[in-house]
Amino acid sequence: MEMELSVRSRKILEAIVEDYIATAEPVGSSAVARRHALTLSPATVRNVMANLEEQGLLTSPHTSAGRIPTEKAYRFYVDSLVALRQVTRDEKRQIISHCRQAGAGLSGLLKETSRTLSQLSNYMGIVVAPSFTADVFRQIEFIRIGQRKILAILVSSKGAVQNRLIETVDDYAPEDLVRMGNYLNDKMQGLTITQVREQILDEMKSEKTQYDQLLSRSLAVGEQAVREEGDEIFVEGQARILDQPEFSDAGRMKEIFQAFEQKGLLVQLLSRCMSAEGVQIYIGAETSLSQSAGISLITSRFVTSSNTVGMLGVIGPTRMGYSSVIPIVDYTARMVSRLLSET
Amino acid sequence: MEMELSVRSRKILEAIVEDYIATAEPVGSSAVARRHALTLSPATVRNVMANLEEQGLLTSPHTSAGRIPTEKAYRFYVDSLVALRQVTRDEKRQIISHCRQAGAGLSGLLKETSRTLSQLSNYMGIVVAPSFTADVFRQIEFIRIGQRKILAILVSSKGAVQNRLIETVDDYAPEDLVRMGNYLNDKMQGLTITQVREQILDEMKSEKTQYDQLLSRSLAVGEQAVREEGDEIFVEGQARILDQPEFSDAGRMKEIFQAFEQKGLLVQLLSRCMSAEGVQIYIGAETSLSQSAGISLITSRFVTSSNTVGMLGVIGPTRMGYSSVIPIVDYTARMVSRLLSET
DNA sequence: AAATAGCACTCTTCACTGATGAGTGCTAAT
DNA sequence: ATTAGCACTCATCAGTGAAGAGTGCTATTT
Repeated sequence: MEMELSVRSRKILEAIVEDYIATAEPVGSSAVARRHALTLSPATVRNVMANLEEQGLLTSPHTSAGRIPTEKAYRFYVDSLVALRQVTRDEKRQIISHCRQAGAGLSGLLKETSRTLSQLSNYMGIVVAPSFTADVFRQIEFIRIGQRKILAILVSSKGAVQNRLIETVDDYAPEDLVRMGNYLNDKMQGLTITQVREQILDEMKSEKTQYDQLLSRSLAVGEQAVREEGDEIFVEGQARILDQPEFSDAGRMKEIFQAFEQKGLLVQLLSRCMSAEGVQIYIGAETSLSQSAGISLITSRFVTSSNTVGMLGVIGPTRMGYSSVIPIVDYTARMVSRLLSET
Repeated sequence: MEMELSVRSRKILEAIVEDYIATAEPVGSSAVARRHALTLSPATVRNVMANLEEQGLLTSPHTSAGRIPTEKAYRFYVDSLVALRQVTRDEKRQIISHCRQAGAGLSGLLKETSRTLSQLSNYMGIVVAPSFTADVFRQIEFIRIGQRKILAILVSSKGAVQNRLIETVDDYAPEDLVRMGNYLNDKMQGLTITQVREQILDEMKSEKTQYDQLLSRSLAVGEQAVREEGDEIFVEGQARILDQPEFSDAGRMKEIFQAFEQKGLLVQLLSRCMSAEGVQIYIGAETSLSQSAGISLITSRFVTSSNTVGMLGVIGPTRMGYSSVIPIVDYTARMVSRLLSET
């Protein structure tokens, strides 16, 4: 995208975007002229604004209103204009103290993190847990719950726990289950959970397995226990979206909430960004969320010592305080990464 | 509450409540007269309505509008007027099939149930998991996650799993942890989790424990693992609240969502109702939720084979379809109870 | 040639108006 | 006891006109 803008145009665009972010109201030429000691008359600003509109960076809701940045403008703004704020000492303190106070293992930490993100940004905080399957296998345990019902508990080396109810064809005695567990625990030590799964599938095919009943059963049940499953996701602060004036309309609000209710959508959205490092920003249509609604997403990934990655970030209106939210997301991702690596 | 109402008054009140539930608009005298072949003139109805208003059962938003039922009227309606609908075959089918398809143990079932409730009622579904602590202890497992960090996994006989991260003073070797686990598993077989906790606390005080280091350590760690914790709660269909015309105002909507965001409030509300059997109904202020907002709650409790109880129900506007929601909640609670008892 | 002042023009917002109609409460007639 | 009739109240709606914000164009200044 070629953007041949004079320094002056850029300054004016920046002023408009920031004004609009601050006030949520169309920005007029005189407001821009007054601001930022530009020493330009409203008339001049008007000319420039007309240009910017031609380039698709601004629109006006109607003739006699000011102008509003388009998504393209936000994109340009975050790419080349925004002056990122420093994370304040107080914000750092909050992030850290929240991390520390979280109990209940990995889930607790992530939930608390998403709450922190929401509080600091005043938008919606979101965290996708690192995919379990890339974690190193630590232990598996089978417990008989009822007739032909087994509870499988799978623990990763990071302390993430997953439990799954398995219905089996035969009924197993508790002793069988212990032996099955021991077998798998011995055999799979040190592998990642994905590898465990692969190995199990491999062995199930192998010939000698066919004749060892205990073995083949262990594998069959184990396979079910390590089967891939949807990622865990933590969303906090949905109500804050309602603070935004652009969503005060009931219709749009509903649209947004319905979109968020299937968390599946969010997961999908976020996992697309897993590969890239650093803070990523999706503006409006780029999120491919909820067709029309002007929603933006700022995320960064975090890593664990076992090299699994998760995503965290903030969802808000396109008209979002990018200059402060971006650093917050960045810093939080770093802190979480550090915490999860120090094991 | 003395309610000396003539048959005719009751019929008219019923008509008004049902009309208002259906339309969400103030009901006028002629609308009532037309309805239900009452063969009464609007004028007569007006007289009756004036009476009902004096008794605090109706109000009018302004002189020239129809009348609206008060909370007192809803109360009276559900207590003595409402004609409960049968649960339709189709609804039953939905409830049952949802229950069956749920995977992932207890949590899965309850989550699915809350979704079903929301779908069938078109309001918000809510389920509070049976308190873990009244369940029978089945097994405990300690796993070393890092330096002085232990993951405790606690399984109840119903297959509910709770895991907790414990930070200890000393560092334990894996073998120690296994032995500690075995000790507790032996000792506490057959007790409920509450009893386990009591027993641990007891033993910690006893003299001979003081001299057995392994023992005292097992107890100390075990105690942390079985410590009481907040109940699990499942809420689904929040977006449906937005369908209700009375919440189309952005302010009220926000109020409600904020109230719901601290799930703690909901849990507190629901656990108050645990003791009573059958369907319970809380109307408006009776919910003590969110000061002003006209919200009602219909719940019933369900029981498991181990006699622990949970709550499930529906939250909606006071202007709720009581006649159909009450039977749905009732039926769902019975079904869930049955499913959880057949182990 | 770039910047600006001036001005006509557009379009929203707001307050006010009067007409409409739904619904009531009272009184008098059935 | 019921109801018809009627005056009255009040929200809602469409229309009006003034105010104000902001624009685009043009002529002027620098």
